[in-house]
Amino acid sequence: MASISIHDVAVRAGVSRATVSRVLNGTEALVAPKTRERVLKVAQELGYHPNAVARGLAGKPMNTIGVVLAYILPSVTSDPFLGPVLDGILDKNKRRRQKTVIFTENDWQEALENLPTYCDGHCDGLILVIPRSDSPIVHALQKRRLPFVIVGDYREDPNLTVIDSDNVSAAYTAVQALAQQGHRRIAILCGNREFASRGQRLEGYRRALAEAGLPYDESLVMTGEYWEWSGAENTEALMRRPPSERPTALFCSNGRIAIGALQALESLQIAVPDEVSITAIAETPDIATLRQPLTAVQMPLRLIGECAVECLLDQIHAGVPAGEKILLPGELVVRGSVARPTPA
Amino acid sequence: MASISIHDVAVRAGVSRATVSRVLNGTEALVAPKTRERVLKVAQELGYHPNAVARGLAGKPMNTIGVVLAYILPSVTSDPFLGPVLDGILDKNKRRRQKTVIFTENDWQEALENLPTYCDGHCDGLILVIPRSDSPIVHALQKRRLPFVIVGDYREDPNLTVIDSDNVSAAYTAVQALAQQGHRRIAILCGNREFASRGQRLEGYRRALAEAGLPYDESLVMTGEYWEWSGAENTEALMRRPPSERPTALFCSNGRIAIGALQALESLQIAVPDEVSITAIAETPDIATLRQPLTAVQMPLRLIGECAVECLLDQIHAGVPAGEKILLPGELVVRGSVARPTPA
DNA sequence: TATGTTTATGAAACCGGTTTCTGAAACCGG
DNA sequence: CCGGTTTCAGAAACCGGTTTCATAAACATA
Repeated sequence: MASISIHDVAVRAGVSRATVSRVLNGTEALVAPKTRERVLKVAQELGYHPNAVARGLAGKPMNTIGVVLAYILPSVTSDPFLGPVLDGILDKNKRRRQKTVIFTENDWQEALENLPTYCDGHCDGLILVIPRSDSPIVHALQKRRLPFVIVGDYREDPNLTVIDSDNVSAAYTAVQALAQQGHRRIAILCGNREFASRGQRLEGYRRALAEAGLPYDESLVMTGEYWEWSGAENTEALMRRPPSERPTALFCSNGRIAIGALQALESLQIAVPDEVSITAIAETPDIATLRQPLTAVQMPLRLIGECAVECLLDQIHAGVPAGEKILLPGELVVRGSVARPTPA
Repeated sequence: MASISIHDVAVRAGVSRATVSRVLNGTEALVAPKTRERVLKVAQELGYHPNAVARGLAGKPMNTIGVVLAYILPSVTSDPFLGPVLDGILDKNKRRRQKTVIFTENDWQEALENLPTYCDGHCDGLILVIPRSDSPIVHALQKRRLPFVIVGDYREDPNLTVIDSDNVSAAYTAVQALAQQGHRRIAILCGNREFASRGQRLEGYRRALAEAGLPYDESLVMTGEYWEWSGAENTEALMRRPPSERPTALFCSNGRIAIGALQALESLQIAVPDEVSITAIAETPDIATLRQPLTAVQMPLRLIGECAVECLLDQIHAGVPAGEKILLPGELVVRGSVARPTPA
């Protein structure tokens, strides 16, 4: 069954294509009521539905939001960051009746090469999910007329719309929770240096220390990766130190590191929170189901996706200029992995 | 920067649009080599990239695969079925250099209403992810010329391409693992009646019993839902029975039910596998990280997504007719939740 | 009634490609 | 040197819409 075009409707209603188009686009003033009625009736009868691609070609919005994901992960959906963000995007698009087109690339270099494809008219705007800072894709996109927003860190350019989680305040809150209980030797387990989030979380850590009047001790800053093994490794290294050099509390800069840290402490038979207190930044809520309850700052990743869609639609339809910066704060969820330090 | 069209290239190269089109589509025979060179050079210089939407309108493939998801879940990505399937689709599309457009709907009724949108030329074919059997959407789609495949159960119609996990054989394998250890009273914890998978898993259960020469005892068939609470509830109900009516082994028809069952057994202080053996069908690999190791049949959900894309591309480009049925078998992973029953 | 102004609608151009049709030039053999 | 093929490339139609422009009809005003 070939689908019916605007031409079929026009013929059947005895009017021109232009008139049908006018009626269906609600340019009411220009069409006589009775013509209008007739066209609508015929369109209804024929089950006419305008072709979005043709419409797009003629300059109308496609009602489609593009998402660029560059990853080599075997799984997008179970990635603790991408998964929830994508969820937020899908859900918001569903509510706003937008289609979601996903451009999957192996890396941002490839994304840059495929940039013309994104501007092909497929979508009305783009969400770049954590583009690497060293990829020229952002600046290449700025030269085009396609609206876009960035999820992740890109704060330097005032003309970019950026949505990110507020890593500084999240780290601050998590460390503050430890300091307020009287901990004076608080270690931080950082992630990979190549992510901007590492620096931000470290900054929040320093701020909380400073505010609590605690010294910044480089020996308590452990760098590794955002994975369980790294958390475990660094925790062991810390705990094998002589008592005076050992921290009484750990701040884990993501959920995976925290899980690794807990495992290490368990195998070292160090009790949480009696002997060591722990807080963390948690991306996904699955932290809540751990055997050892973990006090953590829960990051609103879904919300990031939702905000990205909203901001983008504002740019597309309301003509809001790019440049907005949204940092979403996390929320401290107290679950009992923090106690006062044992007097030495 | 307005993007350059085929017209710009044509003018600059001193040829007609038709010629440019021919050169870029590799219809080589019809273009003189030197013209060809010149056009290619100009296209290169201008950074020309054909507009996919215009191309689509003119009848060329869009290189885009559509995915219809109807759900009311708060999260697609963390759904134990949708998540991995979507992963497989995204990954395969990445490899095949296809875009992925996702149509999100609240339910299949809504999907039916939006069906014309799917046929809008946005995509070359459609993957319906577990459409409900009672929605007319499948038959409505058959009347269109848009190729599509179904993920999930729809075996009745020989003209449909269907990709699903082989629930019957998976259940069979999981129950067989129990029967082979000598269990004679094996309970099944089923999911929701509205899913076809329930019936299939029940059938596999019956086959395994029959093959082992065990009677089918309705009192050992527990129906509930595919959620932890249901698994816990049914397990408790079973274990509170007098010893002679109690099963010595449980077959949990999905991962969530299994988790619930394990929790219930733990709180009842019933040891696994010493007092009760358990096997399950597991959608996601996270079963592997449970405190209590669980012998389970792991279902290849990612693969389902990948197969769906392959089948669809076969239909679109190779003209393979619809009708293929692919049932992907699971794989038994032995982790130690099965032991011989204790002699009564 | 003649003139000016709306109002309603169609014709045609356009968006950016593809493809069919057509004809000119080059090439072939006799 | 001529008629018949081939090769190459442009003109034009088409895909399915939107939008500008032009015009006929209806209406208002003098």
